[in-house]
Amino acid sequence: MKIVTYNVNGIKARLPRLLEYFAEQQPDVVCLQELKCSDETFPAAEIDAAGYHAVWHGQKGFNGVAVLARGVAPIERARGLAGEPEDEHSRYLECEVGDLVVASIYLPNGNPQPGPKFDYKLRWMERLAVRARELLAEERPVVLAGDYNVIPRDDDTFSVRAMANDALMQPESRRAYRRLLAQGWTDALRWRAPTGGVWTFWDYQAGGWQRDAGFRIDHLLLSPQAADRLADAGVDKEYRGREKASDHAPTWIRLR
DNA sequence: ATGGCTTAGTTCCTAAGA
Repeated sequence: MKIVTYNVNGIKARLPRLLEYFAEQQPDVVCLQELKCSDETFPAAEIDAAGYHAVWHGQKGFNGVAVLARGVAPIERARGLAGEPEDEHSRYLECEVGDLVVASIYLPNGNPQPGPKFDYKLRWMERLAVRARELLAEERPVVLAGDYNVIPRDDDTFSVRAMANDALMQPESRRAYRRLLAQGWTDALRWRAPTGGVWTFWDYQAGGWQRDAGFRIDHLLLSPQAADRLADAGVDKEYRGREKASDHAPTWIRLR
């Protein structure tokens, strides 16, 4: 089965591209980020007509995550992370899909850093780590898929120098990501390609796509029980080059 | 040192993204 994470950067603007992707790739499970729509305006009817059932956690203007499945309805387990009741950002949605637990994650960007947005990012990563540990304790196949807004290593960016002061690759961001992995999660793309540049994002600005100036920030983290079933992983890079593309490309795994 | 693009809402500018 193919499980995809895709930051669509506005589901309304991206809907034709998304439906095209469904028709061509027929993914089984899809985690979306940056819906940028309210719960009321999520295009459920169009997605349903394409054969997908969805659970979504929207927010007007920005953020927003969803879990979609082909021919089966995801069952919601949690929306939002514990630990900060005043946090109203729609960034976490956890569902049951068949025998899998799947979470769609939109981790805060954290720029500019230092500052309150960066502090929020680090707190959010701590809260995610708490939830991730609980999930591991269930000892079942779990996939934490999303836009983590973390460049984990120097070979995950086209230019260390260009990104040196960015929140995405500060030592604190990387340390929090490493701590998460150290709980026992497998970074599926790194498992498939242990070294070298694999990008999932290319900036709209300064000809990022044309120059192949990208970085790897969309990740699928697998519990040991899911990693046992990992068959392949990759990026559907071609979709970044199409008309009206998102600045992220669909990033995927195949599980046996 | 800054902006470059793109999306969406407060819409003919601003905020946010990364």
